[in-house]
Amino acid sequence: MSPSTRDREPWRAPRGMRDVLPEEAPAWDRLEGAARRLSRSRGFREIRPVLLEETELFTRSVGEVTDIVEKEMFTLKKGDTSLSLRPEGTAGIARAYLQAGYAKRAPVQKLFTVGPMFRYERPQKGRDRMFTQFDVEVIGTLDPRADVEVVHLAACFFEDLGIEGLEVRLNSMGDGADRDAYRAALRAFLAPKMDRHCDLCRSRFERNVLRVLDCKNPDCQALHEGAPGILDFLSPENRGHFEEVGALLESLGRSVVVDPGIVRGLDYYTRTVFEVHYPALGARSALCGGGRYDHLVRDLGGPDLAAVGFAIGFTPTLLVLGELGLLDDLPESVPEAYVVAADAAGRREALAIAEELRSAGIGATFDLEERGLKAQMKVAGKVGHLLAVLIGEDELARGAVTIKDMVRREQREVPRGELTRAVRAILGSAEPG
RNA sequence: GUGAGUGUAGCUCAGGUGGUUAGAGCACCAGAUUGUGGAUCUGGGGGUCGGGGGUUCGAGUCCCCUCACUCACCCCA
Repeated sequence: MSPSTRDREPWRAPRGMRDVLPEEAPAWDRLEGAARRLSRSRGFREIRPVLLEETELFTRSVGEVTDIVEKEMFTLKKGDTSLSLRPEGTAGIARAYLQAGYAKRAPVQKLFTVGPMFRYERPQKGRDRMFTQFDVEVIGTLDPRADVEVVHLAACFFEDLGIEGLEVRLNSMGDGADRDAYRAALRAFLAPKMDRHCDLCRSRFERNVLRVLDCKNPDCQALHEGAPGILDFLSPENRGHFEEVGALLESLGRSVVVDPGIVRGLDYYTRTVFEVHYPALGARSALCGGGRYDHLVRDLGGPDLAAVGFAIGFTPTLLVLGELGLLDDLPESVPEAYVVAADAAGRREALAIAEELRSAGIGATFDLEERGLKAQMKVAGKVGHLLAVLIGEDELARGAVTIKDMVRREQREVPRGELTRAVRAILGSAEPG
């Protein structure tokens, strides 16, 4: 027998997952609104891929030896099928793109999506197991202007939210031969001195050589002196592409910092990689990461189409906005009118009055607890309704309603037939334009 | 996965060396003002002191276990 409900501890959301409560919804609205508005105004189309994919889609695209695939996916098994909640957005979008046939009928697509991703990992500051991302992808072109569209959009998103002093860091990982050549060169450079590096470096040396250079340990840093730089290995073509992206961004007034240290962790990245930082945050200042994945579509069984994109996590973004005080004064949306019932007779009529206002396109609600007149007025004022419509025996007897302007604290009685007109008059004067 | 910290009312927190019915502020409800809001005053409701076990005459307080949260590492989509 399972324990009764009384015996267990209160239900709570699964570890690392949090509810967005009504009080927090305005902030989320703001982020989602900015993401959609800025994307659409640039010709990006919204796509909403399924949240579950066949597990193998992620192992193929992200790389089988990464932690992501090895232990950080929420996987559901049922019969012969193994499905996983998406740990990132790109693979699903590329899959949907192929499935929809865009590769043949309209290969160049500018796409975006906003939605939840899932990662089974130890929760930490700014890192939840269910988190929301704003994902942007341009699939089907290697045009440097596509890179610029993507990078610039990421930066504009943060600026639209009011974050200033951003730093766009740019790098190229090359592609194919030059990428391989660089890895080999770096490996050759580091190999003789690996015994003097820290454990972390040795681990990275095996896993992902490029990340060895990320080590913060001063001793290791010293050993990195003279290490080969990726930019010196780029083919003329890739070098030209990288420089063109930078030049075009500068031409838009978007200054960039070339940072050879930027190494995205996933296997599928090629050529352009970038991060948008808010340096004031210090060690963990990256708000956005992205880059090219020019062979992902091919690896998923489609044609060899180039693509570039980014992901912005809402959690770190909200953290920054909160610290900057940019989330204060974000009011919840409330209906304009609050219908206040003075007595039992008024309570019956409140419903009809609210509905009449709603029919006229005016938001209206009322108390559901048979609370006193004073308590209802208090709610109306506190919640932020612009006006109260008071109804009770007196008004009913006279075929009238009392309308109170909550902002000006003035009220007057009008014939019931004048209700919407009088309400509109108050709303019109309260919100000029 | 590793390490550390914290768990007392819806929220933020008090509760020296264990000692009777566990407190405050905010929030909430009601009244003062028998039909009217953000102030004030008065009163009120609300707590498995994370959970379990142990020590003790007695545990919010000490010990063990466990769970949750937080922070860092790892990893980074």
